[in-house]
Amino acid sequence: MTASPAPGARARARAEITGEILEVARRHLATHGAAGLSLRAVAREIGMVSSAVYRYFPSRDALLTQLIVEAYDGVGDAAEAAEAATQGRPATHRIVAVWLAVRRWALEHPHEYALVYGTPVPGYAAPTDTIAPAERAALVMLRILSTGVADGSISTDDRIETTRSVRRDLAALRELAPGTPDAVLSRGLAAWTQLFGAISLEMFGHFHNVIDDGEAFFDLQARRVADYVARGASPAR
Amino acid sequence: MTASPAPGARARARAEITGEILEVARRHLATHGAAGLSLRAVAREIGMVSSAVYRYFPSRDALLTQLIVEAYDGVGDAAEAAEAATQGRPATHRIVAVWLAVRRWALEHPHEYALVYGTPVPGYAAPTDTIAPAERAALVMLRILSTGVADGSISTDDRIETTRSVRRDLAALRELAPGTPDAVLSRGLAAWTQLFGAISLEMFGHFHNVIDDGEAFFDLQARRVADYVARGASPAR
DNA sequence: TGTACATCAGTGAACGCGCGTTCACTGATGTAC
DNA sequence: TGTACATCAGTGAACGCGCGTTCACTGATGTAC
Repeated sequence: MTASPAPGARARARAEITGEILEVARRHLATHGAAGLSLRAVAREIGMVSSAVYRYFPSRDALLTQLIVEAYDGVGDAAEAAEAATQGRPATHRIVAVWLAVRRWALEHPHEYALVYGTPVPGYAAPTDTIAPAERAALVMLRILSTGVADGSISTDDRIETTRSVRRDLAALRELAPGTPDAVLSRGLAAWTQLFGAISLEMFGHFHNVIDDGEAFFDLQARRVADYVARGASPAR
Repeated sequence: MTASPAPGARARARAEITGEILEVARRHLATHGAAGLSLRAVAREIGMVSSAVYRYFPSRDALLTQLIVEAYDGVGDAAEAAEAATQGRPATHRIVAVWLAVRRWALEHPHEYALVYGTPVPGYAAPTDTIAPAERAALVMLRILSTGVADGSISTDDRIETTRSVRRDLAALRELAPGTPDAVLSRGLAAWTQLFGAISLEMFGHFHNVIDDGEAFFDLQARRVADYVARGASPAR
């Protein structure tokens, strides 16, 4: 007595196979990089004929887009988890937590990291679907700045001198981080750029024979940058 | 009266064609990215049959290696020129100069930047020939730290707490930057990682709709990071 | 409950493309005597 | 100065490979009456 398939059995089968394709694609990405991701190879591994994949994804780029969205969601999840776990703590602590979380995610998903923060895939134009996921991690940083200013764990003594254009850019960012002065946004962005610089240099091999203990070095840098964000540079002598 | 070719005419012809291959390869790199660099396409454009290129480069990877070395030399040249032009000036000034020089080089050579500081080319293993060129720009930074400490334009008040392993890594770096204490090396590395983070985020499109005036923003960040390297973070309240 | 039709997943062949590398060869240029 | 030989650049065909995408098709699964 084989149970007659519930309404939507086809839909469920479809979701399952879509998932399988993505899983294999993710693994191929991790093995051969983005440029080496091939619909045919994925189909072969699943035991489908290559044209069958087109029932699930309209093109190779669409599959790639899905992987990119997943990668951004991965960093976003990691950063948001660190944010949630440190609710109420001082900003320095939270910044360190986010740094470590993002780095850990990157180490665990090197090719997904490279996919989104490395060299753009040649010939691939990111559709708008990737925008929202791409912003998640950065929003975490902005929220931490905002609450840090509010609870006094970030100093607002500092002032910056810059052009009107940059002040306008920072003002737009302030929409997402209410109450955060330009100088704090500037320091936050410094920390943000340093984070991705540190991860990229490490992951792309530029610390070979320079930094042996990447873990401890990153830890040090995280604490130092968090201090800097919270307190600013020493005043000129 | 066609002049009989001087001894070495063959060698000169060889050098010339080698140069032509590299030139076309460089342009292809700039158009199609590293993954899209093809011996056949280069040969086609020069008007040679593809197998002829093998008289000049033993493999595609060898050609790629040459381009990588050239890219590193490009950044190295830019950094060293900034270093030379600011001899005797305070460290803050010099750090800003190096930052701007490296960024300018990156903007002018986006694909060469991506080639060496972006996602590693899949399947390519860097031979030892690339090590020395790769180090040139970093050595500039270390020398600036060292002379900055010597001439007093970098504060050495700061101390850092870290593991023995990191102290060992920093001690090894100090061989190249005599007299530079751990805290200064740590700040210098922070600036270094931030530099590549800032360039990569900008060049790989992560500042779209966030930073409109990349030039002015980078300028601001360069000045701020230089201050930080010279003076350290404010002491805890 | 049973039948007729529509939907849809998956097949297999094909199109047209590009790639790196090898190999036996031709013919011009250099070198040694 | 002239000749014989070695060196070397470049040719053209071939090997074996992989790719994305299209298309007419089969056959199973769902839906409407």
